[in-house]
Amino acid sequence: LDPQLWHACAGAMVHMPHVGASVIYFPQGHAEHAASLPEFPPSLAITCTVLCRVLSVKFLADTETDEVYARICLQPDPLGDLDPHEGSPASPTLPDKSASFAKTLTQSDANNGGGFSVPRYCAETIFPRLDYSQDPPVQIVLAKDVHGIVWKFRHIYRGTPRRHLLTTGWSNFVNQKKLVAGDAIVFLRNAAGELCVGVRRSTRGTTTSVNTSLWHLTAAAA
Amino acid sequence: LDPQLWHACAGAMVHMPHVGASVIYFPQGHAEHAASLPEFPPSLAITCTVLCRVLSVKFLADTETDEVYARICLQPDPLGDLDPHEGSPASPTLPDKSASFAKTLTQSDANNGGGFSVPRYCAETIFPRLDYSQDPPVQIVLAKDVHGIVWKFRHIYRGTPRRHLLTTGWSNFVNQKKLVAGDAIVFLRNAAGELCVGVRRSTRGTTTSVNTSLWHLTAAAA
DNA sequence: TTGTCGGCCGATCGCCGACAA
DNA sequence: TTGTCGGCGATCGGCCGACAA
Repeated sequence: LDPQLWHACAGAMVHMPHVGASVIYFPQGHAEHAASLPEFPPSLAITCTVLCRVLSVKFLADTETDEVYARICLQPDPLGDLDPHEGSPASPTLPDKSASFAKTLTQSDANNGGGFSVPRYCAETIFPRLDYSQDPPVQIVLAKDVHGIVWKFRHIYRGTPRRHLLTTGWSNFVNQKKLVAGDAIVFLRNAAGELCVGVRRSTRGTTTSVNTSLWHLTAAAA
Repeated sequence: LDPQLWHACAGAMVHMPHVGASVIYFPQGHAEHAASLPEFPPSLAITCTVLCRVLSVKFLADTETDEVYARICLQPDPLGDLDPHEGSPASPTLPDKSASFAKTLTQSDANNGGGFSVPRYCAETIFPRLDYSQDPPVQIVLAKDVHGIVWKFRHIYRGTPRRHLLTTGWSNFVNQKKLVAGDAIVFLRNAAGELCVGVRRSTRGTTTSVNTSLWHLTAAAA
């Protein structure tokens, strides 16, 4: 899974620590987000904090819903120096060569049988360049989703006044991804120049189960 | 689940022993049908046979596929007298007051958009009596499936020459049950006079997993 | 008696510009 | 610039009798 696509789907508010960074683990915050209460070892008070080092970060996406999540492996490290420039959420992200655009689906976008109104900025900066000498200008755009599956859309510039639309292929995408008004769609042109597409569902999917392995933690506590 | 509907779905070749009957348990046959090899206790050679008494028989149907199966509880009983009239597969079934009819779906039956050709015998002996004074004779028939869900069909007697057909409602049933040509449908009028409907899938579903509990067996071996 | 086919009619899908926010 | 609407043509679902196996 392309980390840039992952970040675009997760949204600008989400920052991930780098491998090797020192971070603070909050059991209570963890428990509040977990679907089922993690079984903390007795030696670990839920209200305490644990200084840790990041062993690995894996960017993943749910097979069913396309929702993105990360698996972060932590190693308790009481001696770690908490460098605010390294591990804090305010750390600057890597310079991102990719361009992305997110739009919340309107009723008309999600309506079965309708098309998708492409904001001009998205069409002009993310999509492949359209041949405006045609009348009307039209092209097929291909976009890879988080699973690497390629989706095909008819992109047309028409109407009075002129606007960009996705028509053929859009309805199928909405149905397959089970999108509804309020969900967001993300278009991204990655460093390789490929067009990618992701989804960001509205709060409905707040059942984001936080699956948890406390192996390192318990090993350290033993 | 109505035992009569269960038997109609299972087919005439399937006979079940009654509670209290003496039966012979074949571990090898059991193992050959099981999805995962049962963990037999060491004291039980796979090639041996065990004389047992039937403690209980439960008639069940898969929630997803409607495929019927039974859970039979056996108690090892070395002293049991194997009465051939009681426990053998050749034992006469109880006098069955219900009338049932099974038909393998043709291509035309399963074709999306088509109806279902009802064999005359089924329409005249299983379905509610049709009012032939109408032109054409038509009625709504309701049929309960193995889960107790009621399905609604339009039953009409038309065409030249006249034949019985299910039209409206049939397509929905085929799609919901994911039926294809070669699968069979079972109509049954039970002792209470209710019309029931079941399915019997063709060999595709041979993955019928045999879930197994060896509790009684191991308890007896201990 | 009943399986398959083509005809046909109505419902839905989905592309379109008009308009207004 | 873009969200929503009504129009409308193409497609599809599904009911029908004809015909033959």
